[in-house]
Amino acid sequence: MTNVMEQLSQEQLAEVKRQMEIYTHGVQEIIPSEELEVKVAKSILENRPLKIKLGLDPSAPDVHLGHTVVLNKMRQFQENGHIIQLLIGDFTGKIGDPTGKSVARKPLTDEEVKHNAKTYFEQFGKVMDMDKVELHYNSEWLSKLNFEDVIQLAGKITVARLMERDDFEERIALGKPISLHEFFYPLMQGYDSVELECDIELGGTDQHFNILMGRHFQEKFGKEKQVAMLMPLLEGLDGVEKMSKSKNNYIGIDEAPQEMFGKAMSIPDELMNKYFELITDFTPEQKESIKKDVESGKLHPRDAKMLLGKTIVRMYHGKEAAEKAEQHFVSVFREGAIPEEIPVAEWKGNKEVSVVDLLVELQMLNSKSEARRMIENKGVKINGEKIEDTRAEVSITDGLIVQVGKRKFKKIEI
RNA sequence: GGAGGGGUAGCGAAGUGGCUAAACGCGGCGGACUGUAAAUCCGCUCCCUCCGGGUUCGGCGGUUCGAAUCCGUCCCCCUCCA
Repeated sequence: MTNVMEQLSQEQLAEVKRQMEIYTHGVQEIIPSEELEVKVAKSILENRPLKIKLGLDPSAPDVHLGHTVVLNKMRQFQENGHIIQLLIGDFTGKIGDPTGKSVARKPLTDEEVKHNAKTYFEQFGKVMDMDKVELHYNSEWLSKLNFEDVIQLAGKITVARLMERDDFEERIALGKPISLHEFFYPLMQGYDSVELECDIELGGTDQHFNILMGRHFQEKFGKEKQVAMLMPLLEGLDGVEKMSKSKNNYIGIDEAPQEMFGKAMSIPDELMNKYFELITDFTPEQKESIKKDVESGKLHPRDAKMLLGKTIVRMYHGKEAAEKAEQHFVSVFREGAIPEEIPVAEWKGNKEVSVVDLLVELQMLNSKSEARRMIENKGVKINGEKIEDTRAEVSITDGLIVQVGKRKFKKIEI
């Protein structure tokens, strides 16, 4: 690559610079950092869009704000005319979990894979233009490899190299098991890049090793090497672990406005800046000024967080829903009011029931013991009145409002 | 092929004959307070119940007045050596 940059006109150079500024913003790591610019420059010079790969797990789609960190970056490329390659790892999904934790992952049926892919599509549509996206399934090529092919593929990488992966290294040190098939996971992901001939692969920093495998194998197969772009991982609501569905610390991209807002309010204060930084659509300047105002005491942390919640809801549900969600939050949680919209439950049982039975019957709690406990903990209200006695009875009337804790409400309809 | 370690509540982890429905930590839930579903503090966290019961410690069987704890057997997981 004898200096590509030299072949560019002034305007083209400016364009490279403009794109680079966008792409590099908010990225944790670009490997190797200087190659990205070359790729961008080439694409401009040759008027050829770059191919940007994003690998997806075909199991339960759980698109949440953590994913949007990467998705937003993808969109930026898309907006500049580059091609997004979404890769559904349907074949990989059948092989097993790379974390070594779950033993045998149930193979997904073709229908499940299709359905999940569709869900991804719908949800990603909130962030990017799905009409311009290329969709691939890695079973297209991986299922065609025979054993000989696989062995040859394995011959292109050393064990020492594989052992470099943090996860493997750690498990060896702890005397924990590593199944042989887990070694093939990075091989497969790397081979995907060979097939896709992608220029860039995006992912979270946890994908560091796997994405670099793509570079490795592309080179071995005589292809141009991809650039790895690693995005920071977003901690979940607990503020500690990476946001994920299994940890139940996530805000889903298609959750209800009220739910989104409330969850946003529950993140630790310390995490606010990171959320603003990674998942809102504010400009860098706006982000900076919010941060400063909170630090200087000009902006109350609570209000900053409210703004965050509102922004998140606005991005996925629109302005109106954002306003409503905020109002709901203020009235219900700050002022302790009963919300305007309450799920309605039809009641066809006895008119005179014990509160305990009522709670279980309405499926607000799972067992009678739990219901009793809840009453003892003073967490149950009926029509706003606290229930004190575990043996209390109520007469059911139309419109009766049952409340468990601060957040669970049900309105009875006869 | 050989030697050894282990399977306890959502998770992690104590407990090696009765005082153990089972310490402790995490998570979850409730309450108080507040600046919010932040932080902090307190309480709850197998099921049924008015007292009081009923089922739990990988599965099954046994010993015992009494077992998570002892015995037999089966299943599963892991480590090391070869």
